[in-house]
Amino acid sequence: MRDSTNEVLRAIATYGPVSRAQLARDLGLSGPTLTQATKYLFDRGLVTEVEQSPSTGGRPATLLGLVANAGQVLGVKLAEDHAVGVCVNLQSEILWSFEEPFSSRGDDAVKELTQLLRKQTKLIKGQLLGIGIGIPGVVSPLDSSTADSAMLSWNKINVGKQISDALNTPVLLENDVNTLAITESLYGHGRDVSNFLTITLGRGIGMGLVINGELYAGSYGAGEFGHVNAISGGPECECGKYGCLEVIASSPAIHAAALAAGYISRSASMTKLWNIARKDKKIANDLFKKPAELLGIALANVINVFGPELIFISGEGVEGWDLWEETFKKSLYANVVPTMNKFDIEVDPWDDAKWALGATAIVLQASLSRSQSTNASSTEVKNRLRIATKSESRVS
Amino acid sequence: MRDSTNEVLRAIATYGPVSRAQLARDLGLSGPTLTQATKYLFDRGLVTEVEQSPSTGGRPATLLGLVANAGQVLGVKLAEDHAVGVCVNLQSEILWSFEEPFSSRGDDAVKELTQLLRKQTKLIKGQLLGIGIGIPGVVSPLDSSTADSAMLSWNKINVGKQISDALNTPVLLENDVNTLAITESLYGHGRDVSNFLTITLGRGIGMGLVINGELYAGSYGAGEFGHVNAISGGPECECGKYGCLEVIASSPAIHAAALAAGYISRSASMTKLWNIARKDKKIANDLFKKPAELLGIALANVINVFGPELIFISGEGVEGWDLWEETFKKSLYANVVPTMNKFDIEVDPWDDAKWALGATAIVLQASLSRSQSTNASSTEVKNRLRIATKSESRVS
DNA sequence: CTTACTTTCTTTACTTACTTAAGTAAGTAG
DNA sequence: CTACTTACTTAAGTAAGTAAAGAAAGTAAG
Repeated sequence: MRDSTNEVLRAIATYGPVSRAQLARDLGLSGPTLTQATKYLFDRGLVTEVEQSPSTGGRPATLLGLVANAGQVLGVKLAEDHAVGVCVNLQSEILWSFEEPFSSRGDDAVKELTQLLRKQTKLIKGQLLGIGIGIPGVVSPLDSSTADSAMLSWNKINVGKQISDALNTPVLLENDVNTLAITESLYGHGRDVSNFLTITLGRGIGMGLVINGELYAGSYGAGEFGHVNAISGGPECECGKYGCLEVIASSPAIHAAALAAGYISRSASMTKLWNIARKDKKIANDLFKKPAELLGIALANVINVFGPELIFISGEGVEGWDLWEETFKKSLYANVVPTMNKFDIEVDPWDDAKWALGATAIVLQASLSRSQSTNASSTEVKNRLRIATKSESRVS
Repeated sequence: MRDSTNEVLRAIATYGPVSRAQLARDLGLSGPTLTQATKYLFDRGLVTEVEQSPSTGGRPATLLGLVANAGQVLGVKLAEDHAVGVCVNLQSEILWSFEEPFSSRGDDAVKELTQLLRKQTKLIKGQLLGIGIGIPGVVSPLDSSTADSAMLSWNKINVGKQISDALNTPVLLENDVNTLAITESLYGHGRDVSNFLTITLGRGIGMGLVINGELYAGSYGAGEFGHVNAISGGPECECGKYGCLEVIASSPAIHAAALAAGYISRSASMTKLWNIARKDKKIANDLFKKPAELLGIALANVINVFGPELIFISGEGVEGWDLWEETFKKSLYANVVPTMNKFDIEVDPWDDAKWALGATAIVLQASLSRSQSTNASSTEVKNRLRIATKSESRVS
């Protein structure tokens, strides 16, 4: 197979039905190369001729599209007490979704998770390309198999390899905010943007960076936006430092502030909190002005250094975004240097299943990525995609 | 020529005399490829066999080195009232240096600069690969020819093309802090590091980012570290915003604070200020504690997001670094998330000629870089290096 | 001082992944 | 019906790598 074949597959996957001629122009390849590459993909059953596009004065183009069911991917998003997951096809269409109780703090959490996943894999008809797991914590960049997560009470747990061995399937782990960034760069507006960043609001405050079209992982991790200093000498954070953004602007922090002020009871949900604040301007001001201001400053500082084209804002917390927006934007634009304020902002509504969808994107990314990873699991994903429907092609 | 030839040239240039076998191992290429690549470079007169290394049990290696004088590069660093420059050979050895008065505010500043450079180019024997100009301001990422600089009172001045046309030589412009980052990544400790950042202290506070071994330019610029918000509601900055780091921690800001406190007279130099502060602990505390603290926090925040391996600190202001260090480090490490505090810090002493040397590095970088630039001038630099001694090689 | 071994570099013959050139296929425009 | 576009295919060539084999130049052991 040629180098370009993967690029072609990637382009077809992300840009929907396209003609060979269009791909040749976009990817800077010659016609014959595309004939070859698509023939390969066609033979493997990964690609079909979808339709004819109307002529523009010459021979009409034959549009190529992905064979949606040539492979399936499972994606799971882990939380403290449950796991949400989806099964998608190559076009990232959700075939089904599931939610199961899962106790991350138990001694045999990994076993429990393995059982849970085994049940799902049995439902899959056809080729399972791999399982992606989104984790609210840090995944070791060395083996992308072990994870640390305060939220799950995990300390160097080797989830990836254990599950992979038990189920005989590639398993890819990634920080859940990063999975979101990958989703945007594959299927969202981040497709045509080389440098952008994603922030998530919720229990924590996270950031995923995409640089030159690829997820940036840093040398010792990256995107610890929640632990950027927001008020010097501020209150202590879970991480051991003081005055972190998360201590002021995360959902729990705002909840605690509302409780202290007597606006809500201890058991009140964030949704309830938002609704109370929406009805009373003073309460809204009291609870959201400072966080929004500090978030704006902190993000502006990252923009000043990083110069992105696009900012995605997401996470469970964006459901209450209307309470942030005005103050946030004022504070943001007041603190970005004038030459750099050309970026766009996009606020994504968010639900649990979408987090899981993000987890599938890691696997799809691995199979479509141009860079050959050092990681064994992601190489295996690639191989599975290539030989996915080999048996069928033997006929031709 | 093969793709690898440039990589080989780059490796020889940065890692000094090396054997073919060593290069093959380091670059992941086969022996034959190296024989081919070096033959090409040898024929063009760019590379020579420097010496034999002692045997390690087998055939001793023939070490290859750059032919230092196969090309020369001029580098200039512009300031408000003068220009400092050097001429270097391919090994970045300074052949001579110069300093000339130059008024950046004049109407025909570009003409004056052209004249000044013409004089220098006439002194060059052999092939001039190009001229690098380091500018205290923003260089347009689109054409890398026009520059904005508050310090030089330049507003969209098309310096690059004008000088290039007049002298018939490639001219490359770059922000002066970025030139420093390139120097470190080519010849400094940044050679073996993929992600690092450079900050400079002085009239302004700048930052250059190297990501995956290449200078990161952002989509709309990058590294505006001096205009990161350091105190919300702080004093107004030249840039129009309030509370920028530069307003508190730049040399002029500290000078102004010292003047206001009556420690120095208006005409006192920074060197004098440092000396006064070194003698009196209270004065030192008064002038440097807050800036050092805020610099530490601001840098920590960048580190939290970016996760670099290495930090370079440089600029005119580092001569007084002893007054910053203690408070700075305390503040820095208190605000970096624990998982990321593995980075090294390196403080570089600095002089005017070194800025100019940085400017030559842009040109050398362009000729050695793996990525083919969209920029006409840097492509021209590459071509010049390749045909530099073609006439000589015609003999063989 | 021969023989065996190691390491470096070169040569030859191949493979891979593209290209250009020339043609075929299938439409529109006059 | 003919000329012109645009899309795709086939065939042949080229560039840049590899692997295998061997020559060159040393060390080490008998």
